[in-house]
Amino acid sequence: MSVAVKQSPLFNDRKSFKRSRPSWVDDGNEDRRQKTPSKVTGLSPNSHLKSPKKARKSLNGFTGPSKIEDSGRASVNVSKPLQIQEQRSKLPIAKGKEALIREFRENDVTVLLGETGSGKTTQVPQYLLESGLAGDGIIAVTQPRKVAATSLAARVATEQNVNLGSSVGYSVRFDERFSPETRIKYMTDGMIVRELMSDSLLSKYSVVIVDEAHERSLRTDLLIANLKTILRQRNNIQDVKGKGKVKGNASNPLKVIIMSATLDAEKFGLFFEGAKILYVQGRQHPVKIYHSSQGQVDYVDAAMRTFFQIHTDYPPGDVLIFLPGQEDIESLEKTIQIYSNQLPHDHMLVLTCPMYASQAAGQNSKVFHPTPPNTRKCILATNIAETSITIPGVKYVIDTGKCKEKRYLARNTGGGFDTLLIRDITQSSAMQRAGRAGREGAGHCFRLYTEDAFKAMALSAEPEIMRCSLSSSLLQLKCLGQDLETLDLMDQPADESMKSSLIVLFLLGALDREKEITSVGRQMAAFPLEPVYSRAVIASTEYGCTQEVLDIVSVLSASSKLFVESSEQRDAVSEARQKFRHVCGDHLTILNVVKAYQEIAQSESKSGRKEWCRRHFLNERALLEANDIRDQLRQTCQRLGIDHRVSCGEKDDPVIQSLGHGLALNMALLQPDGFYKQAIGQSVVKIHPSSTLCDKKTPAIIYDELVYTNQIYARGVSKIPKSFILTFGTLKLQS
DNA sequence: GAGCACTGC
Repeated sequence: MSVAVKQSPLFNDRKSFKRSRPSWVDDGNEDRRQKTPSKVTGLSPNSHLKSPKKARKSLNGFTGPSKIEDSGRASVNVSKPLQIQEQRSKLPIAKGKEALIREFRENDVTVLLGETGSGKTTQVPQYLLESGLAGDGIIAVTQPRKVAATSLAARVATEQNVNLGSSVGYSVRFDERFSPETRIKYMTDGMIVRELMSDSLLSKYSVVIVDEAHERSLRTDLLIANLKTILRQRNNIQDVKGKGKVKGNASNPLKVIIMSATLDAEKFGLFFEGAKILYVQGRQHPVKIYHSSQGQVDYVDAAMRTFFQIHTDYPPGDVLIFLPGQEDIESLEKTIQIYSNQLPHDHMLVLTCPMYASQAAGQNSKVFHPTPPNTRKCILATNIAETSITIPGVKYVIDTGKCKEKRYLARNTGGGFDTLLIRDITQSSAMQRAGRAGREGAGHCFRLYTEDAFKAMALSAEPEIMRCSLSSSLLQLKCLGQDLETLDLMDQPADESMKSSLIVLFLLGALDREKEITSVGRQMAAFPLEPVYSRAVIASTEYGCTQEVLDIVSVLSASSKLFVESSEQRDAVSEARQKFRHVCGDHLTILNVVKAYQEIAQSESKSGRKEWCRRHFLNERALLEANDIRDQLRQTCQRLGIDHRVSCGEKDDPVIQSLGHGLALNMALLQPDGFYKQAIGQSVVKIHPSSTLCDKKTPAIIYDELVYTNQIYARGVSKIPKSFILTFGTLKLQS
């Protein structure tokens, strides 16, 4: 979207600005919760939640999950254990400690609703440990994100006055600190789902606490489904006619605590039939919420006008604007800069800070520096500022009510690709955004949508399991002898989506005609990779290029992008890229980068490597992460008896052939009009402009993924011989 | 000519 810069600057005429700015309705929705813990009732009496209304009332305003802050107060001086214990006892949850322990003792499953700052994530595991409720087992606390798991563990170790890794530890990918004496273990949900594959009853855990359950990540959902089954088995629960559930004696019972911060906690309660629902109040400063009196057609323009309204009419304090993506952020940053330069000279200055994930690391850190005197910081952020990063000093939030969402369109519905489109946020997301204004003191949140629009929003986001490709999870489940169709999930994915993943796994050779897992499938599941890439690794053993394929797939599965983008130095970037460019396309270009980096790493110091990356516009974080992934993949190879050192030297064909086995469904042929048509499937696609093969008119290609934004783009593209498509054409006939 | 956010023994 482009924002037309208005010819007549708004600020030459204050009146016209006033007229043009959105008008606000004060909904009287100021959050009146106390911020002092003294008045907080830690736990509501007789705390069975009778209706969702009650929760809604208490939760009115903003709350939300917040990982690191929940643990909280990391900035507080933690050097003296006595002070720590005092802080612990002052947390809102502390008042309800005894009641909580009683409830945990009496119930197998508890759903604990807690607001930001209640301290539930750090305190509940300690209560369980200190009260002896965990027996001899380990208390697992799962988190959707790695940073949350590690920083929470560090905080709790400090509170327990023990070394991290002793009685309190953590386990996330590539990083773990725990020992045989570890009793409280913070871990990512992906990690515990992986553990299911070797211990399907999770028998070493006596309590599993699922934190941030409302986020409904794919792995959280799979974990919750498995926990329900495990509970029946370990707690010896049986259905007896007329009596309902009857508990027998159990030698190693399990307790499950679901922690959530949303409005729809009842769903968890219903899923775990008869689970007790408890509510803990949080600690958050009041945030006054304003809704616009009418809908805003152009949210970027409305955000701009609202920012200047705050800037001219409200006391100092930084402004955080939530926008859906980089494009809007860049355009709004430009207009704000243009207009702020036209402000009267005695007016406060404006410092704009764009923030989004793909931005170079140094650029993002600008927002954490203290705001200079006589300046108002204006942070323009994507959803990254909603959960992942907390920015200090924010007093005003402008919420456009929009975000981008990735959604998988099943292959058999004419899709087989992801869409990345702008859509309305949810109520819980809106509250989370508003809450960002009240972290350090009272704040204001300006919503660029009406109160009716807010009420019309979905309560919370659709679970990820409904929106993403399921092939990876289905393969994992098949290893456990389970199936998506029979697993008791909170929300069942669409039939098309499950069928689509079955087809993909069948065509990759991971499942047979009876939908049973094959030996290749088992090998694939052992790799922490997307099925398409684990298939390529296995194929590489036939073509003698395992080393090269591992180099490539580790970069492809790293979370950060390899190539740094910089719109200002476009020419320098493309010149630096040229050095690594390979005629076959993006996969071998990546291999060139990896090889070059390895060579540099031999001779250069740490700072030398860093400088080399900077000079070539490469993201070293991606390369370092890829190194970790490659080490892990090599270990997996060793376990499976695959020699990871086998190399094809300078030859290109074996690498492309191996990748082709994994990307067999991702092939396309050039059409006369310059577009590509899928070899298997109906979609007409275009090569993404970031690809080295863009505009190269390559007759036949394989690609890593398709993403629909303005049109369907193929990303991560390599040239293949046309004959290759014929080989896989026969595959198509078989199906 | 274009890039929401996470994550994996």
